[in-house]
Amino acid sequence: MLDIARQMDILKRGAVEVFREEELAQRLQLAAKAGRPLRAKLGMDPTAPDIHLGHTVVLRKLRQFQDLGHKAVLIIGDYTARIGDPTGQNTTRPMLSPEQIKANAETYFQQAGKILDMSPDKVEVRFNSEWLADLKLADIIKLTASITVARMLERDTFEIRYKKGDPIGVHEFLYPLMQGYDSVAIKSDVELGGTDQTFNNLVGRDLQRIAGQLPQIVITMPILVGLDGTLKMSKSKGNYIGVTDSPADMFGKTMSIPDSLMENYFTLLTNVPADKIKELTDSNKTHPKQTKVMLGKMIVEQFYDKQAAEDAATSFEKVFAQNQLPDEMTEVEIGPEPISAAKLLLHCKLVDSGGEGKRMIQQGGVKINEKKIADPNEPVAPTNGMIIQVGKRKFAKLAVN
RNA sequence: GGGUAGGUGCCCGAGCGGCUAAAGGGGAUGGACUGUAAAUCCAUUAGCGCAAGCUUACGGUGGUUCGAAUCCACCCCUGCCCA
Repeated sequence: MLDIARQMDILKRGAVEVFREEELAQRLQLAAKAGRPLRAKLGMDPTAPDIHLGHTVVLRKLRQFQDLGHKAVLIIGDYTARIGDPTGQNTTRPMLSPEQIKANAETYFQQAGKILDMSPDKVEVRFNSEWLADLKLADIIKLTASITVARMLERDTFEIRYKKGDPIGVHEFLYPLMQGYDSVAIKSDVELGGTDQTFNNLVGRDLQRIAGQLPQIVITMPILVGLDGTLKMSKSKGNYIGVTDSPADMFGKTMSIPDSLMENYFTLLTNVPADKIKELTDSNKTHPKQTKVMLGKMIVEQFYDKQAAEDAATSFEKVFAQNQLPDEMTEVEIGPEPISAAKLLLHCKLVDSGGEGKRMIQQGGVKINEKKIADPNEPVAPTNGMIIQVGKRKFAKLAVN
């Protein structure tokens, strides 16, 4: 184990806040003396098993704990998922079936395994139904008594909704309490989370204190902004890069982020040192595109390998900068009978409806064998290897059967 | 429980008997320009049909009317005020 100061340096990097730093140092010391690893907790929602780069910010931090010899404790929030984190306008959700949760959790581990060390001595996985399902009303009363309404309403998501006149269900107040109780149940030393989890995580400290435990240290990480440049990266907003995206997609999506995001992405998603990042994001020193290419490659390499990253970059350059066709295209089987151009697009799943197909053609976004077509009703006789292109990024290659 | 304001397309939001597949904005998509960046400009933004046209759509169900998102009744949901 590294010395405390060195550990602190690593753990603090990229974090927005540490509640509280002195406590973290003390706790590290304590752990070192007792020869026991710290328990670093991270909760996950079992309803959305699609991990994207936004999640990896926190996961990377957790990985650092592991690398420093500590233990990651993953909480599968199968019980809390019934409520839905009141961050958005989510309301009560139906209980997931045990099979569903299991399947989702499995997917999660698989994906999180791209970042975390999943060896058994480095991770502990717990489902919070384990302790939450058995709570009695009396326990819940005690739990709810530990916090006031005014304090609850301090949480900005509640405050905003309350002021706006949006409905807030009382059960939503239980979410932070349940999450905090998780910390008590697993005796966590540290809890990680995005800044949007600050309130929830701090509640854990209160509950632990009440339970006579040493309160966990809370480390909050920045929320990764999505590809659009303003909103939080999320699946539902469609502005994300998924860890299971193909190298080509990962690279392409990275290239489309606004320049203003590059510093942020470098800091949160790579290990490039701060002064180097400064150099890269100074457009007088480095051309922004070049920097972005580098970022794209680094991201792809993390989830695949160097070769995949190079290939993605090369292919990207070819397709988008030089307007050539990509090397690989999805093949679509089709009969030999002539079919209207619009229907062909639909058949190839390049558009979602016939109407959209027509629109694309009328707007000049469709090419067949690199020739623009103008009439949606134009009959097209499919031939083997015929290439259909919609917009700049959607391709299909026909295979006549 | 009483009063009151509401529930409209992906989101916000106008409309308040026919001209309304429903203004405007946002978002999204296609095109021009570029570094698939930003900014800007143009276009598109329910489904089916080659088309005339048809089918869905303004919380729900019924009703009034030649005709309803718009009027009436009941119901469901939400905010606010009072108790």
